[in-house]
Amino acid sequence: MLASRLYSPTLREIPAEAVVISHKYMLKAGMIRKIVGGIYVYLPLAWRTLQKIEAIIREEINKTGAQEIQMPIIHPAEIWQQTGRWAVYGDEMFRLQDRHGRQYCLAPTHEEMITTLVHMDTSSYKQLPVSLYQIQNKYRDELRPRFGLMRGREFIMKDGYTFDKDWEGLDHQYQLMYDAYTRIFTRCGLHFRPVLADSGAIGGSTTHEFEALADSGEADVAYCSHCSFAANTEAVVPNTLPCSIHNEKEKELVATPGQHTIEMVCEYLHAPVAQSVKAVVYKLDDTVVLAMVRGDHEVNEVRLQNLYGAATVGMASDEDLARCGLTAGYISPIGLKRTKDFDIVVDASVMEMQDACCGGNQKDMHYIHVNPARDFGDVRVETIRMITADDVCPECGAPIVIKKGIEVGQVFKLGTKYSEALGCTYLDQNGKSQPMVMGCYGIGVSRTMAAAIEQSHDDDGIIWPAAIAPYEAVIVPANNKDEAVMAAARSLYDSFEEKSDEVVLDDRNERAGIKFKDADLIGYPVRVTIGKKWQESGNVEIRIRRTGETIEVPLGECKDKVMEILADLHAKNL
RNA sequence: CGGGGCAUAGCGCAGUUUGGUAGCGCACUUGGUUCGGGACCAAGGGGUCGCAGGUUCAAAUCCUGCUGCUCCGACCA
Repeated sequence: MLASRLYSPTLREIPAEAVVISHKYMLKAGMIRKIVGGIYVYLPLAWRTLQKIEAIIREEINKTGAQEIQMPIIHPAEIWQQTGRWAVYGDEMFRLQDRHGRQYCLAPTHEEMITTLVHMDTSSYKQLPVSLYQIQNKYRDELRPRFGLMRGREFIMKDGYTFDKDWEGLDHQYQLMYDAYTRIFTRCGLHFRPVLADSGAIGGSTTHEFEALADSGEADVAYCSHCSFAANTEAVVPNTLPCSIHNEKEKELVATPGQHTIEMVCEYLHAPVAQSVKAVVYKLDDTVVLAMVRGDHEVNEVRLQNLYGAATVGMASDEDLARCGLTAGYISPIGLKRTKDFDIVVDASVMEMQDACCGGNQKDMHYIHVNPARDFGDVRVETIRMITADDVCPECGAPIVIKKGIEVGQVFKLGTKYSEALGCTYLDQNGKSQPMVMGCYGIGVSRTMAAAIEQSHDDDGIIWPAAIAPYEAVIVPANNKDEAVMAAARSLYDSFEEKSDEVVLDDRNERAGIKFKDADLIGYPVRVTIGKKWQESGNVEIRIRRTGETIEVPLGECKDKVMEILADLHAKNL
């Protein structure tokens, strides 16, 4: 490719709207342009990278036995109504009508469509498993599109679905996909962790998210400093917080006038926050739920929602509190009774505590010397808190580290939720009708590109992993007016034959400085400069973008050296 | 949905307080000099000042109402 023909309008100044680095550099390097909020054009450089990511995905997913298809983006409302998600998806779904007034949506995901499809042509256990996937645009009318490609309203996704006759089959497919995803993100040069996640309101059981670790991520990832354990902080893990305190005193009601926040109470009682129990009152559909966690912990609302199978989660109103006899600021389970529309759920770590303080269930009073296991009475005990940096690894006991992650993929055991709703059944060996057991597997392709930039850049621009760089090398003649330099650059460019589609010749009639700046910004892994050094010594300069290392070689050896460097970068997934 | 901010040339911005011929830098075009880390000189092209009303002799500027964008938060396979 000749740089003079490359449609990548680079900018000197970054549009003010961009805040994260991937967005800034993709705009500046002429990779993307915004049309409206959350909707972008992919220009040639971005499109090449996306196609490289897709090629890696296809190669690895095909190895699992899955086959690629292409489903419609416009879906009829009926199939979404059958699963109830026409209503559940709400404003996040782009909806439209045809000229007859029939309702459609732009697909945010394809469970309904694929299940309808497989139902058409699959009826026997002999045909299972079925594993299909596609790569296409998805549409979600996000409340707040932001961060460029990281959260758009139109984005590229690879979505795959498996159908098995039983859970054992699903477990096998799931593992195949998990392994394939691990290979895909490794090959894309990402630093990532597969993390245990909460299955969310969608139903199903096991799920892992693939999180690219980056400060600009929106998810909190907790992972072990020693072993491979990693989880979304919303995931449910066994309680590992030990209690070193032993208390034999009976609980005692003490006056705490005006002390209605955890911090105030602990200060007043000279107790550490971790020795207090915090009450948070939620309204889950029609049930008021009193959630108790340690004073320094946070309630995991996703977990709470799943525990109660609730469609909505909100804080309880003042009326709700009054009706259930709760005094805001002084709440504890002591003396309260669970009813059909009022429940008490206590985090497992709270039940381990001894000599704690908690609300007195009357204004200006708190209990001290409380042993929840002894004093709380009839309560539901569950893990309902977020994982914290104080936790230790549930598998090896080493300290937990919490970092931000960008969710680039997710694998999910769906079960029979969609197959049952849409009648996607098969006949088993006994001629009995059974719902198929489904799994779904997604990769945010455009987000993966953005994540790669978030993880790999410097002040000058993008540092692409070689496997997904738009082009792998650029040849820069330092002076276009010098015919000998230009001829040498052209002959080097022509020598790349089998790699010719991966090399750019910067033949633009620009000064060397501009070419260097653009090369760093666009992030070609390797740059070759032919200029005065070559004229003086016959050597050209090879520079490796990632390390800044420069090597001088005779022009005749340059191509082989570049190929060697690229092969090395590819081999190391750099 | 709550709370801020913004809307003037492709990009970045000034001008709005105090109404009076629409500006600057970059980018773009032409000519010349320069040529290994975003050069310089000269001459150019490009804007119904987000939209719709209103006030006024006169509105980018004042008033009203919209719309869009954006940031923080809430939300989120």
